Amino acid sequence: MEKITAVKGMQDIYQPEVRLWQHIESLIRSEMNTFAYGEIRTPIIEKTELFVRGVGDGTDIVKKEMYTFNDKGERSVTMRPEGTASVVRAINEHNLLNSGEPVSKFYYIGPMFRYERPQKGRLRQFYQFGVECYGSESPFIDAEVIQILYNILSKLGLSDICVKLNSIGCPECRPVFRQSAEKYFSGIKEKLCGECNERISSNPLRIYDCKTPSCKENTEGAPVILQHLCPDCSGHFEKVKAALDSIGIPFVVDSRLVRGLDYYTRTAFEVTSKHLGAQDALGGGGRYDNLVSELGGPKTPAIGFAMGLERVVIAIKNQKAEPDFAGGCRAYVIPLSRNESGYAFKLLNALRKANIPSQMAVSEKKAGAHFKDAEKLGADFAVIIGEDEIKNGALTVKDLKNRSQKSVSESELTEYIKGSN
RNA sequence: GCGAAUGUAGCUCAGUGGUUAGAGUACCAGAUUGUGGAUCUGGGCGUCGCGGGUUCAAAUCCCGUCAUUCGCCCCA
Repeated sequence: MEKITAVKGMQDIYQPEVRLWQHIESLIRSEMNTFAYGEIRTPIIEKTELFVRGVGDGTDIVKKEMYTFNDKGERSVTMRPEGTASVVRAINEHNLLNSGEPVSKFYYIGPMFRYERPQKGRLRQFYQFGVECYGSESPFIDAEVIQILYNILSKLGLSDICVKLNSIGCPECRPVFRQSAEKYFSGIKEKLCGECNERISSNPLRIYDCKTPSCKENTEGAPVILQHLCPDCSGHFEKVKAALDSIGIPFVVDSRLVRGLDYYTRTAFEVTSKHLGAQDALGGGGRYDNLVSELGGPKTPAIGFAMGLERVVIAIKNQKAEPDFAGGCRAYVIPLSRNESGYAFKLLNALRKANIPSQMAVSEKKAGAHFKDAEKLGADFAVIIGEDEIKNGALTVKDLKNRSQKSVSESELTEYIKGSN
């Protein structure tokens, strides 16, 4: 029989790596608890229209990367390529912004889907942790959101990270800047790569982000958006920087940073790692003050980011920042023959009742082989039950780390194991 | 969507036209009949990714295909 394999670009996550994932997720949840954000869980499939309107029909995501299909009712649905659009849909649908909270704060962790060519750190099903904050344009909120991303990555042991910060203006000042950028790039178009030539009219801001060396060089004299912000945006940006400084979050201003999704306004940021390959962004986000209203809700300022979990995993591994995880099994119960297995099973039950992670040997082999198994499981103790133990009414408990052995009565067993290191 | 590399034992890989395809490691058994990190001995390794072609002969050469990887693009 031919083996059935996973769909291209989709991965299984299992032991031992899944422990690292659990560690990351629990750290995220505890951090979000500290910042008083609530989780939101939205469906993985949404109406296609949500992403076309929310993410923007000019983006690559919508143009060529979505998993879109018709369901049995001939409705066009799409597996979510990102999280923000769904959250905005949910808060509009359930009027969550009317809950009375001064600022509505959410986070999510879950799989996203984009039909792309897979490579390291880029899969077709990938996991994102995202933060969404609605109802305030305070620069302190911008700083708070960036701080969350920075804190989590730092606490995960990622030291070589870089926070890049920019402001891309608002509907007042960006079109003006866009015009002057367009004008400038038109003037030097023969020096730009083919793609950038197409971008001149379609999306001139992306030219700043082009990685072609010649484009980087030749656009050095291009107008800088930070110098063309309107007074409101400029003041806002200054306050964001000051707020970050005040809590000691390091960042660099990168005036070339442009985000790929259409909905961003003002603050844009990205965190990169030196420990990744070409896909070096661990997370990125920004402000989207017009998205809620564009999706039919009340005019509501908002900001958020998304972090790619597999990239975080890769970075942690490459940086050898993996914490030591305790073994999954604390006690291994070994009945030395079939005669003791029934008793051992009951003893196993008692250990588990006492919340001691434990397993028992279920195959018949020599005692030596059982101890090997115990070692492989990473168990701290072996509980041996043989003829002698039954006869004496006491169990033999061996500390597998220091190889010492002790006779312990059944009633003392759980306390003995709990009381040991 | 474009370019390139790789695909052989569970894992890491060697083998580039010639018997029955190898090593390390891991695994299993024994030396050790109730005691695990060492050592020794023995054991099974496989649709050589898949399909086709060239050849007396293909893991090896050619074509196709699938998968992975690295870039481009894009992004998390």
